[in-house]
Amino acid sequence: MSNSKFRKDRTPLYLKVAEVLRQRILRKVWQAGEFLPTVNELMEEFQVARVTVREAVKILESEGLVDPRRGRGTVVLAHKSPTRPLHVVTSLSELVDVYRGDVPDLVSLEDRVTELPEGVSTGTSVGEYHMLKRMHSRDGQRYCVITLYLAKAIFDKHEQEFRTSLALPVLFDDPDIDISIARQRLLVSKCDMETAMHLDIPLGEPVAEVRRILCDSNENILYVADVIYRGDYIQLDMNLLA
Amino acid sequence: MSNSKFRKDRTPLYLKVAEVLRQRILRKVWQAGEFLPTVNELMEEFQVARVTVREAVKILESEGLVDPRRGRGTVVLAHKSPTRPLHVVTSLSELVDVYRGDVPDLVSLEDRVTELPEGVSTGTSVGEYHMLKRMHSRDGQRYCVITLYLAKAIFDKHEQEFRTSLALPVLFDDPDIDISIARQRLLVSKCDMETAMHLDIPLGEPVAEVRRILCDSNENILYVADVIYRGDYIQLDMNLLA
DNA sequence: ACCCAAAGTCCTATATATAGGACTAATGTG
DNA sequence: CACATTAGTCCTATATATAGGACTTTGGGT
Repeated sequence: MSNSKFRKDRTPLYLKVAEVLRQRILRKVWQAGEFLPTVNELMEEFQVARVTVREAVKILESEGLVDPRRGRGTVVLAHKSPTRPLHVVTSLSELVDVYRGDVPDLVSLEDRVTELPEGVSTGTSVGEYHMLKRMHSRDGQRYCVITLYLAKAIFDKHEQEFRTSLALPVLFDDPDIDISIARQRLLVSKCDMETAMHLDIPLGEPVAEVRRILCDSNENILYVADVIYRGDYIQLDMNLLA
Repeated sequence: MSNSKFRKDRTPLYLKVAEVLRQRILRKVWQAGEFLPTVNELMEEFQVARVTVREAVKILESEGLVDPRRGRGTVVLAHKSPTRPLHVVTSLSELVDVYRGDVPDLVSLEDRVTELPEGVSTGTSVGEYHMLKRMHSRDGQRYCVITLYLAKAIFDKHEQEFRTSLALPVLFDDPDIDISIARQRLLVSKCDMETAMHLDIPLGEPVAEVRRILCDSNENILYVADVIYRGDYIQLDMNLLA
């Protein structure tokens, strides 16, 4: 393996060695109880100094992934397999069902009247929207930051519910609300500074940016949601023959 | 803005300042021709030293995003808006159409007979598969690494075509091939070392890992594709009412 | 007990990251 | 031209990253 690229950017080498080893551990290249290659072998593989390898191993140790044992080697510890508990679904009724079964903790970040954000490419603005920005978590794990824009008339009608629970089931259960257009877009990107702080993840970490737009039969925009999910918390399963 | 989190991990500060500023520029917080905050203002905002800010600006300059002018300030340059030219679609016929219209450059990385990889959770293995691993690029831009597993009998039937063009149209056009199950999963993750080198992107960069599985009516697995796309090259649009 | 393997420690050394501060050079504007 | 603003340069200083090498300590196995 040529390591010329490995050395090219300015991220410290020990952070990169740690990342490579972490991915291998999480992908089960080594089972719990097995030993990492020795420090000398890793020095050879990555073409780095002993201190660089040891610094990387120290990071993995602090994450509970390995236990270095003098005279023996560095043993891989059992760790929780990464699960991606949240399924991003691809139909509105499924989405509402998922949301019904989801009772995350909500922390309000912002709550005010505003206009739609730029770049909403489907439908027609009704002018004023109520914006709710919140962070969701489950079992103490923060997993997304969501910014909702609800047409003001709709928000006013169910104000209390929108404030205390997830928006989509509320919307879906209102018989006066007719949804004719429902689109969703997913982008893969790097976490921005503000969201990183809310989610307690590093700047630049992989996230999924999801935008959802719901319109009525006159193409009036009723609801826009901009959600930033931790990339490692979600998966997206699709039936290509549906 | 509290910067306690900003300082917390061991990535060099100037790399992080550069990332924050880069995102702002790409998200059009400043238009081309506008000025970044002064060095003093950035020092204040991020609570870092002058040299740290200047190092960050130097990186952005090397990327052609800014032009620092002594006595004036640092002007934001026009830059190509990020486009995400590749749409990951959610139906098989669309997928085949996209692939028909796509004539990327293919670089063969691996080409051999093997078994299916672990973790294929749909369908039944037919035993032997021909594995083709390739890198795709367009206009000199590498955008994905794909690992195909084709049932050996099918591969042998269209060996030449599979070697020189995209697999799905070939598969779809064979009247003897009956596809009854077609599933796709998308995960957001960090780029691994090997793929990073193929795609010429940094280790840990956001990527989309896509697995596609096609089975016949007996649930025999005909085709598995593991694709790793650069996160910034793709988007996924869904009609939630389809 | 002895031997071997492997992590841990220590040493010297250079390069890079970060800081605070002062001074210089370049660019507009009035 | 004078003045104000802003990036660029230089200085001193500390902290961190990286390197190569040698020696010590620890844990198993025989």
